[in-house]
Amino acid sequence: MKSSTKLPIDCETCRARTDGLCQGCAPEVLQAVAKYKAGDKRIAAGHDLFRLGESSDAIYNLVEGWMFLYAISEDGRRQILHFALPGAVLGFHPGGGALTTFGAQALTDAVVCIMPHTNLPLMSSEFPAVGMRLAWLTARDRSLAYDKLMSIGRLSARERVAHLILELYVRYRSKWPGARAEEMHIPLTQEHIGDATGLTSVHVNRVLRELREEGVLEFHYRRLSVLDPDKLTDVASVDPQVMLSWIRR
Amino acid sequence: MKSSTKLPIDCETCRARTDGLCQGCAPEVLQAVAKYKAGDKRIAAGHDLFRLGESSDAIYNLVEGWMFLYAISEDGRRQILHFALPGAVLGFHPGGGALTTFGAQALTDAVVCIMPHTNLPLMSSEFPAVGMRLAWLTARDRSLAYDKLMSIGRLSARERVAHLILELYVRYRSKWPGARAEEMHIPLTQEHIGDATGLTSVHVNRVLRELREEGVLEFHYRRLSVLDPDKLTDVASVDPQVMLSWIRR
DNA sequence: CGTTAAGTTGATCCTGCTCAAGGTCGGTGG
DNA sequence: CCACCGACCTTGAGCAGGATCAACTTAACG
Repeated sequence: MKSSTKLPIDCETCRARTDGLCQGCAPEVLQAVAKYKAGDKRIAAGHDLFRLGESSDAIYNLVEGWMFLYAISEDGRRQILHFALPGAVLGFHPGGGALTTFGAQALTDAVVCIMPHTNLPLMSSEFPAVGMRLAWLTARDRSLAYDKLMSIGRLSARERVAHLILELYVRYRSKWPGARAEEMHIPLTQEHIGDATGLTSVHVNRVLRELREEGVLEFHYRRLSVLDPDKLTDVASVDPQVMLSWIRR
Repeated sequence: MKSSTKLPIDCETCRARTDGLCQGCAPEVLQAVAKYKAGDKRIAAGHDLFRLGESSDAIYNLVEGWMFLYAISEDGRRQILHFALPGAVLGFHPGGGALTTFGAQALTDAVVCIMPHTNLPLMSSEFPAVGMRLAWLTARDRSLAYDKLMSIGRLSARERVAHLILELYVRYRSKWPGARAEEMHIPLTQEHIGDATGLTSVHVNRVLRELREEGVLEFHYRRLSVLDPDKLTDVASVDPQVMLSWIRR
């Protein structure tokens, strides 16, 4: 993914952009990250940053690219838990270096900045703002997860798909305000959408056709155009209040 | 709910028990809570601590009783997002005093300890450990939410119900190790279980009958007996790794 | 002992799954 | 430039898991 030139903020310490540990908070946090980071890492599209059951020895700040978190059931069915955009913090698990309970995979080629777990206590005692920043970011992830629970548990297939696309649309536009909505590049297949909404890719396809025929959106080979955002919001039956919480800084 | 006399730890500063801000961390956090708390509040069973769309002016530490977090869709269907046991921190939202995107209701008569939002910045700068503790607690909530996403999105009704009951069973026993499993009091109706698993209460009833006939468990008028924990684990198809993460300190 | 909330069961319906057969796009190598 | 291939998208037919609707039973509580 090409990075936009219209980013509101570009943090040089770890090149993380909006929303990350490096932004939206005291300069203290910038210093902390700069001091305690341990280099960058590249992940090719389709590869895992970490897998279920691995021991986590670091947390990561997503600098470039898209990733997603997922869980796999015993019989091999995948549930996508979260789509991570640049700035996201990944791999912060309860229990320090305990085993992970889900995996993280790159949707596009991606770059993360590495922060060893062992540095966290040092870091947060030297820079107290780090703890609250991390709490805040985690709370927003939790909100998004709660929102998805509501969607998957209680909405129809049509609403769920609209809900997910609206979420991505809103988060994407909040991150790259300069980007043209009509040419939005969302590096997902219909199978990803199915795995994120608890549907099969076949049924996702039917729902997308409906929405296309109604003039709401077009989604074709990883290119999304939202033609009628207002109608999409209606279909998704999302509270505007909730929508705002997706992009709160 | 009667409080057990066999609690491993009973924090006197705000009477919060295992898992809360007051436990499992530096004495610093205890001091912080003691200094910045602003009294207790009682909530009667069935009443809300806060509702969707209200502005949140405080976070709460659940001291006594059971609560649950829930969202309501436009057409009035409810999704239960999380069951909170004593020690839980409630109402910590991204965006400081922003409007809440879900509600919190008491399942039993409950007591919370109030921590005004305005005190948080002070508190975390005076007691740096508070931030990391909050981040940690929030991360565990997020893990539970991810786990439920997997369950609701990809498992059958039978598995989902087993999954939820297993979660409650494990968390309950970890909190009150002295309690007899056979007489476990879970203050839920079948409708609560349905709302938490994305099913109707009618279908929950059928699943529970199946599980009863198979000798796995009995659930009748808010009294749960897990007769065969191992079989329940099988039915729920839960990774043991994931199960451990529910009760990590 | 009466009232009410919650649990139980059956009949029927419908949303979304499964299985299966093409069709389309985009990249690769000759 | 074009033929080929693999990943992805598209569509149809039939099926099934869980929803819905409705009637009735049981437990809890004042």
